Amino acid sequence: MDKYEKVFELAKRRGFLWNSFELYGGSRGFYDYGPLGSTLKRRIEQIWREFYIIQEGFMEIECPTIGIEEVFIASGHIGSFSDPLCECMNCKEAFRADHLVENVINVAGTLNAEELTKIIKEHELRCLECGGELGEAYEFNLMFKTTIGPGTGKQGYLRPETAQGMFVDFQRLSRFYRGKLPFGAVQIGKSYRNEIAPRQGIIRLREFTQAECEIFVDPRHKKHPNFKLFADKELVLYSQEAQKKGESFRMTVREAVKAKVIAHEILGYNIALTQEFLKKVGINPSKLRFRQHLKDEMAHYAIDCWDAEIETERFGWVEMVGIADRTDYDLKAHSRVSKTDLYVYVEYNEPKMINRFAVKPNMSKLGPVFRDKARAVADALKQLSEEELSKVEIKVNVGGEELTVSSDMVSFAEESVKVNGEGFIPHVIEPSYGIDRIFYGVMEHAFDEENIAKKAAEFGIKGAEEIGKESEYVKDDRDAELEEDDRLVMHFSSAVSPVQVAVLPLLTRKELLDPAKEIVAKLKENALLVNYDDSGTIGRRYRRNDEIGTPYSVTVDYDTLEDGTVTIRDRDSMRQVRSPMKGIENVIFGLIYRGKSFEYAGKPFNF
RNA sequence: GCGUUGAUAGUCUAGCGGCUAUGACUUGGGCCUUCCAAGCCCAAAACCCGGGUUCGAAUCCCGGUCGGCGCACCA
Repeated sequence: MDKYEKVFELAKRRGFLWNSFELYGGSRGFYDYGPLGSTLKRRIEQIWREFYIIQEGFMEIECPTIGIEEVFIASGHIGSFSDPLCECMNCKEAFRADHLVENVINVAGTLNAEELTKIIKEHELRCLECGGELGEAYEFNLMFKTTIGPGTGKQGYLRPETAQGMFVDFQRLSRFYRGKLPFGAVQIGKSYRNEIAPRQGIIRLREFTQAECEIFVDPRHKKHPNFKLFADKELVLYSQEAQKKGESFRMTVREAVKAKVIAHEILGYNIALTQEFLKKVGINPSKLRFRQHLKDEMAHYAIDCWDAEIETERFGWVEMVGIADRTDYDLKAHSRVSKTDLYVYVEYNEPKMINRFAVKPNMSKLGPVFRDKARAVADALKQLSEEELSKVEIKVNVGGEELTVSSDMVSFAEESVKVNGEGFIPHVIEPSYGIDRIFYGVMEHAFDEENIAKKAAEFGIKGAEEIGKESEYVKDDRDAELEEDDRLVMHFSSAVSPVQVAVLPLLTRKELLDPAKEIVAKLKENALLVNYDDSGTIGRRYRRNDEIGTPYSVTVDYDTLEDGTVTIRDRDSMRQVRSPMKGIENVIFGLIYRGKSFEYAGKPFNF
């Protein structure tokens, strides 16, 4: 069993992840988050909100997961989110049809399926594998189609990313933020892609959760006011240059921006922010790097793009987050399709006087003469030069027809006007997180198998020699079997662990159950996620809680009845302290949220 | 989508044409005055789906579904 299998086995068994529709045999590319998985995922998302909404100040919006056709025409998903495929009629191998005709014609990428089929037939192209005859080319679009409303309805698509919602709402957002750059919005939600062959469990899903942030910035200076907050943070960078050598390097954000490794401060700031987030939710920093997109991999409109990648045992380096400078591409695209200007007006420090040539058609004279063409004539006049307008009979071309306008129908002059500012199409910086992948990364990086005796000795736990005594067994690396003295443990950060504290009466006796239940109630009042467990022996219950990553366990025993203290056990070290039952909820709260040290939570009990 | 390989309780697993399906762990109930899968008693729980061959199929054959791997795909 490799680590992926072990993590998945535990995830399934303990209620983190289940295959969807299992009762009916399942369906690829879909997973259910079980009770603990759902909680863990929500806590990861909640930390994301703390970073982007509370700290960065980019408010959350919620748009429909179904989009209408226009949105995806503008975004380019209808045109380019599909690939023309072409299958061999003999061996059934599928090829990219545009790649097949590339050698024959050099604009292959712009052709549609019909045209591609024609070219394949004309040039008698054959299957690259077996030389068989090729079938017709067809478009395979990765978007799920649906129909809005009854009957033929309106064509709709499940969104392939949440980003478009923020672009489509740009004007509203701009007004909400009173037109002042930079501003941004975020969305956490489901997106859908009809993948041809989803693989790798939760890494590539057909329905997945994204957390995306669109930051609209001034295109002229990409400085970040809080840059110094992260400037000295060190990043592991795998730049385009580094990828040629196959070796990443360490550099501070400041140096990277200065050396132009990272395009500018805003991008640098956001890369560092991503690193802080991933560390916070429990990604191992030594298995994290930022890889720059290669020139041919980057979207043509992007200035610079970095992926946060984490190292996993089975899949190697996997992309978790993409952080891109998308320039004004998206807003321009929506502007074009919607025929609406999407810009932000930026006021100058001082108004500028600008000389310009102004043409003023006299509509009250043009109207009666040109009737319904008057508007077009006026527009045409505005395009003319001073010289042309100076003639007695002015010629304009309207819809291919040459018309004559007499000079009294239009006036023109050089004039000086005061300009207070101008409109800019903001550039967009987009950090885009794949929450499901991060979820898996957190699971894998938290997962560990430990030998209890060794662990106990390491932390100086009393009686440690007893624990390991019975098995003379020496574990070697080749032996992957879990032995009696081993435990599975999820080292979740207490910021994300789906259960924060377990309450365990040592024995199932009423006199111990009552105080235990009292403690449960007090912990719940403090909004802590509590797991009460009185089933089986104490050791078994510790194991169960280790497996779901519960950071602390409170145990009630007969001393509790004598002196009013309980034990608190720390998951990672297995150390225990005794602490008064009164106020225990504050002690636990302090351990989890205030970074209080475990050693000071009470009197050492077993170390 | 092609090829390849697999599928037995919650998990791991035995099975190779005679099954009333093996074992372990787990799980649930109870006992237990003391802390790291301890012990005792009791209980629950499985042959992926559909066809075929056969007196008889978990087992053989075909198709499907799901998982792994390779190729292709992955804005």
